Amino acid sequence: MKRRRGEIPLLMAMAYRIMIDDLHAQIEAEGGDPLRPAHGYTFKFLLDRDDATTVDLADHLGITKQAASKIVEELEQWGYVTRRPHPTDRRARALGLTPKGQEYVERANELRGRTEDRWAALIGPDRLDQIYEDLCALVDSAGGRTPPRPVW
Amino acid sequence: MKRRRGEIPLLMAMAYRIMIDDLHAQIEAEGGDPLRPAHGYTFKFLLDRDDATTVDLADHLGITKQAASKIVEELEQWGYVTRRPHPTDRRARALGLTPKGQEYVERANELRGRTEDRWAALIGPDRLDQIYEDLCALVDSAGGRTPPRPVW
DNA sequence: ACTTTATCGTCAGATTGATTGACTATTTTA
DNA sequence: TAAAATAGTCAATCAATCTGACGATAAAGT
Repeated sequence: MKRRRGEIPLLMAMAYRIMIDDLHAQIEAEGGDPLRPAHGYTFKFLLDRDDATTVDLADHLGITKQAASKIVEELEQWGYVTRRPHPTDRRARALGLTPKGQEYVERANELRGRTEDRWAALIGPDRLDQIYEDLCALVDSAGGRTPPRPVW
Repeated sequence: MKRRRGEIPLLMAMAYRIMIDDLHAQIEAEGGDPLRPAHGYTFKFLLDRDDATTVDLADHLGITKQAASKIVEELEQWGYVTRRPHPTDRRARALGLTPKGQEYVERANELRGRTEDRWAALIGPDRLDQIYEDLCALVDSAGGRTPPRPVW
């Protein structure tokens, strides 16, 4: 099975799709709110930063503050995030994850683990270790910073 | 550098983004029409099939015929595809790639090749061969069919 | 201090890519 | 040959974004 030059990016796209479809299938299977891609990245962001504002989130996600505001509004209504007065800036609102939001993050980690396990079962854990290294090399070469919101 | 369970899907998403950003950068750098993701998959589809209709394309892309129709309209205006009377069905229009469309496909192949080369330079061609195999294994496990339009 | 400028968040409107629904002209099926 | 299905279009709608404008507060300049 010889590879032709230029096939990797396409395979990557396919593999990516397979994995996120797998994740989506799992999420849908257990019901819950119709959380969308950006929401996951929002959670991840709020885990790291404390007293982050909507504008911080917008910058991080690479979207406008209006779009970020809408996302936050939804997530607040569904009980995943809170908006409380900002401790030092009376214009701003400090965002935070509710327990429900934190549970979701853990749950998502578990689901990602399962998706990964399926691939590991296919090619073996050693190969997956290698791929991990190689993917890290690629990501590092891009300055470590990858824009969030891979659009899924 | 030990990997934690569940990191692979995220890394995959990042790697995917890095590659398509790289491709986008190349495409933008040389100007041309603002071709969007679905367009590439349209070309790929039209290369394989002859006398394909708009509905065929819609089925392939997994979108409505109206959406497909709009895409085709654009591509026709920009001179990438043609719509001619269908040889056997007078309701339908047979789609085809113009020379310009074929050139684009070749150009895109070259750009994908360059993106791939960059990764190869980073981890070595042998590792890339392995990754190729492993990605193929993943794709095959999904029935070989991966939905087009990875949403980029 | 006080004025100017920048920033946080919201409101309103426009844009884009897609959707559903309805309709005509054909083709296929029964 | 009548009934059902299909190719393509038009129109309206939706969802997720964007741009632009605004009041309130904060930070910077003089």
